[in-house]
Amino acid sequence: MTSVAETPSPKIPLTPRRVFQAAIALADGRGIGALTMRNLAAALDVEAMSLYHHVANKEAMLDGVVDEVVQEIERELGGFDTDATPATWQSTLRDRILTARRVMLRHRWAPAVIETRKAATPTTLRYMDSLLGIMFSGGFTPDLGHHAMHALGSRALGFSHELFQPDDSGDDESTDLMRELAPRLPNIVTMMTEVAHDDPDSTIGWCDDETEFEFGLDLLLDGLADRLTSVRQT
Amino acid sequence: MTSVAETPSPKIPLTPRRVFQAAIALADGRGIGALTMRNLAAALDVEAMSLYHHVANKEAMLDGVVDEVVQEIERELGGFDTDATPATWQSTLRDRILTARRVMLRHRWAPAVIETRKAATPTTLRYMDSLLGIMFSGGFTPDLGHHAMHALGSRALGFSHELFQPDDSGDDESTDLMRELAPRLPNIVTMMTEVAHDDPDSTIGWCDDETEFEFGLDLLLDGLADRLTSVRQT
DNA sequence: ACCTGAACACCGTTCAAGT
DNA sequence: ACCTGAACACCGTTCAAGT
Repeated sequence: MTSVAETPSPKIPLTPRRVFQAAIALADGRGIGALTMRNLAAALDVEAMSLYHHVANKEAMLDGVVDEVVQEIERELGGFDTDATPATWQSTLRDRILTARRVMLRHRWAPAVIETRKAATPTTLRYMDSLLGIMFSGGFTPDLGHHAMHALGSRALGFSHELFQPDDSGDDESTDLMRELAPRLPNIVTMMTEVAHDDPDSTIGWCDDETEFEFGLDLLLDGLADRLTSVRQT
Repeated sequence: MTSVAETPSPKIPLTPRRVFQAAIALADGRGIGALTMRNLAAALDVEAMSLYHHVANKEAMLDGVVDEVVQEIERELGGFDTDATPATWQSTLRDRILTARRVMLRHRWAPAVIETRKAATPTTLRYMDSLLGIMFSGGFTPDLGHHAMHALGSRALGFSHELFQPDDSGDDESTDLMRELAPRLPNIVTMMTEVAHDDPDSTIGWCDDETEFEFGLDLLLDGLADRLTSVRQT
């Protein structure tokens, strides 16, 4: 009975990090809706109430989960240090944000969770500090860097909230509703027909997320480069 | 007993719109957390289950609430029609979005609710159609209009998600945490000290939301104007 | 057609008790 | 110190019954 062949899980002591990582695995696998304290405990082979010895409550658990995801960005980048120069700040910033986006695409529930957080987590703050550092090495004033962080908003972490949700269901009533509304939406209809025509692979309601994200990001980065020139000439 | 002096509410029949408007009043007054089906029913002097005769479920109720808020934008604008021209598209778009923002400031819970919606509501679609119309009258191609709508994202409705939440509590542990993290956040510290210095009214963590929103909006609109010129020259 | 009461299947969380 | 079982105060929602 003292055999080595037991399930190893009950032996490993619970820690906050193990809780966060199990939560990420649970959300990845079964969706954010399945991330309840009870399900999370079950995934860790433990009773729900045991979790409260390691995290204060569900909100604190979600904060930890977000921090863990941003740590994944940090690992992907090989750390937050850079050697950006006045010549390379824009591409460095761009690459960094697109890397963050790649991590978010692995955890598609993460943006929604981040949007519900009240304060930035420690690693998120260090990530933001690194973005500011890149801007400063590009010659940004503190004031312009401040504006830039606000202007980027959640895009700095690799996502942005779309009003236009690409209705990938495509089926049933949503299409019916759209057809009913279409007569009052002449410009959207024009846009969709033209965009669909330009890109034969596209379906109604379908958009290339990557292209759109990069378009918006470059709009902001080019704009910041322009403001930077104005500041320098003053 | 057939006196006229009774509470009038029970006489008025319940309708979807009355439900939505009561929900908005509830969220305005007691916060979005208090917007439960039970509380909403109580506010309408009715049992919780009566609501289900007028809205399919809570999600449908929230969709209705969002649509009602966007209708408030429409009223504020005196309708969605415009007479924008190639010369005025940018300022027309800007004014329209800042009007939307003013409505959002009256219902500060609304952005968070909108972020949880799966599809745009009918009035939101008509609002977006009107923005596209302004762009087209400014000479946008359907393709550029499409990119522009994605690039604006939720900013089109007057809000954007900030990573930097201005920690207006100012008190207790959050300040302690910040002080502990500060040594690893040299650029944020530099930024905050400088920005605080420039603006004597500012406190650590405080930002002028209006200024920041307009900065980001103008960055995008100027960028779009630039792309528009490129498209024309092709 | 519209409203109701009781009940169901969940939540997050507290508490007193175990080891 | 860490984990547990039972319970509490909520949720959204179903159902059968009322008028």
